[in-house]
Amino acid sequence: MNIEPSWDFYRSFLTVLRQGSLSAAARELGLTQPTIGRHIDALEEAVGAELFIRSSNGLLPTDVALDLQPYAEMLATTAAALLRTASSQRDKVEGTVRISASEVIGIEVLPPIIADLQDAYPGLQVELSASDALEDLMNREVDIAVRMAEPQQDALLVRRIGDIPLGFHAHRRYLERHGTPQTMAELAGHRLIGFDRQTAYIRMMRKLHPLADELAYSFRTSSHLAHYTAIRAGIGIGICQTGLARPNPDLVHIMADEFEIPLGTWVAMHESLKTSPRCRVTFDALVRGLLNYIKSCKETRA
Amino acid sequence: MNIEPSWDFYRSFLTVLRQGSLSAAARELGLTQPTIGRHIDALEEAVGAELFIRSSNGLLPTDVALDLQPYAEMLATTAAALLRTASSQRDKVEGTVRISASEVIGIEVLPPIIADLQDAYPGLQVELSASDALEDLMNREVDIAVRMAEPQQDALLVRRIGDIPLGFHAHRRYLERHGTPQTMAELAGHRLIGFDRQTAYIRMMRKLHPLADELAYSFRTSSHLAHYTAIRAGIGIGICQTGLARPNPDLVHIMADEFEIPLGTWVAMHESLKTSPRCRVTFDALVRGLLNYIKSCKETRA
DNA sequence: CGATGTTCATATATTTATGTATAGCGATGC
DNA sequence: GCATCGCTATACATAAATATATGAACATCG
Repeated sequence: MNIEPSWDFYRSFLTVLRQGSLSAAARELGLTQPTIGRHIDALEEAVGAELFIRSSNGLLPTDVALDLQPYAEMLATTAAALLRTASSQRDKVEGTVRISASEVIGIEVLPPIIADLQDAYPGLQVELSASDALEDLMNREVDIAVRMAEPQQDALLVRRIGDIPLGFHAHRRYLERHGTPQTMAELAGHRLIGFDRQTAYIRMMRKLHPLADELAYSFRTSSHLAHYTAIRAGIGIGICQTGLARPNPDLVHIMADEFEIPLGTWVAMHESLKTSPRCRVTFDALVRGLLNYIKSCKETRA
Repeated sequence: MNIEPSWDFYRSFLTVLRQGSLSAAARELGLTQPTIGRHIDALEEAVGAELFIRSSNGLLPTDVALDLQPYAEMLATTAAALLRTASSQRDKVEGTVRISASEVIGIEVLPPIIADLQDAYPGLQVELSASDALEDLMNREVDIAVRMAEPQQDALLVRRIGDIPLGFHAHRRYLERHGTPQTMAELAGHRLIGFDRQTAYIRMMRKLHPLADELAYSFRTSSHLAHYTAIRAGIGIGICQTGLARPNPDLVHIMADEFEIPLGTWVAMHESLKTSPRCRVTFDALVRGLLNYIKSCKETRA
């Protein structure tokens, strides 16, 4: 550890970790395989530890390398955040905004909101991370997050949107064959779609409706999105956001009056970004769009 | 923003920000002024914004550059953390550990503890950040922190040490001239040493002893350390850790029975570091050393 | 079992980045 | 008011990092 290694070595290191080979990393970075190889050699030399076991079909990371991966990942996200901030004009709505949202929200709800936003601001680029793994606002992995739980940290600008209503739904085709249950008890004989993991959301459901606990599920998935598409495919009865089902005439909201789960929704961003026009504008558009969405959930179908 | 700039540019950028000139940054990094200048040029080109206003006596950062500084700082701390982790042997107690503690603890209490630790492990390097600004354990600005408030975040390995007792102290010389107060009320006529900023610690003191609020202070400082040295210099009566005063025969603990503030103390480190022998060993040594210190605080003087 | 497509390692050529030397500018001090 | 000292900017020579080309090892597939 004589002299600090080039920070570019860390980038090469991370890329090799992710790609699994020097060649693939080289393609990714627009460099060549010997170059990446030399970077890894130099880094190993600098830290005095072996980082990869070379083989003729790739590089296998050592334990040391795996220990270092989180740091390298953070370097990458920070560098990306820096670049994002830098290359956006200060007083114009331009540049890239990274948004994080759950799969369902990100895929089914946000696109039209983002489309409107980009109509208004053609220079605005949006990166959407639609995943249920929550990304860190403090470290700026994302600029803005739509969350289903209230963000606790200070230094965040948080806006509560309200509750997205969830309810039992099924495809018209399914109901024509199996009948439409009118009470929770009648659900017992039906093909039910369930979740295969315990999430906060499921625990809440059990709390609200203890009966749900005893139901037998014939299809389970950990993905809320797959859950929704399973309903749409007529597999059985499941729970989804009423606002998703409403525009689709084939989807029927079951026991609309007896059963509803409210899904609290927040939009959050780092306070320091509120002076950034592109973030400010996107934040506001998300708030407005999601408020409209919740409003539309509660309208009775035309 | 065609191609991602070299990460080394960020390092040069940060160093210029910190040093205020290309030449100074070059000296810092072991490069030359034209090289750093080219890095800045290239970075400005890449992000499409002016980062510095050049003048013949240095570089003045633009607002854009100042916005980017926190990101660059984080890159630097992360790179340092990576290197620290990498260059320590996995199964040996070697390499560098970064510790954060308050000024008083870091300067007056920890050194003997660290001395013992390094006697036991000669290969262990310690970096001590003795500052009342709290550094982030999550982002590994430091590996281990001694805190006066309970760390809240998950993913931290936290050990409560107990309460460090604080009390009124004065130099024997002062008391010989001005007399020794026996009650809180008698403090009124004395030269008192106070704090010039509101801290959680002071608010707590007020809560415990409302009288303290009405006292007139003749010397104020925001630094706890300066507060302590002011007592030692005989400026007047002030509050400090009883354990600091006890070994010094010239310092007298006043109203030992009437007045005591307990200062809760915790040692914390990131959970992922508990597999690192050097961190583990240092953590344990700090816990042990601080427990001894608290014990010594409570012993009556020989 | 040989052909093909991977991979990494090595030697050589080329490009790129860096260092050196110097000039110009502005502030400070005698 | 001139000398000095710091800084940046530029031109040029050099050193360093890179790409290219190739060979050897291993897996996959017909």
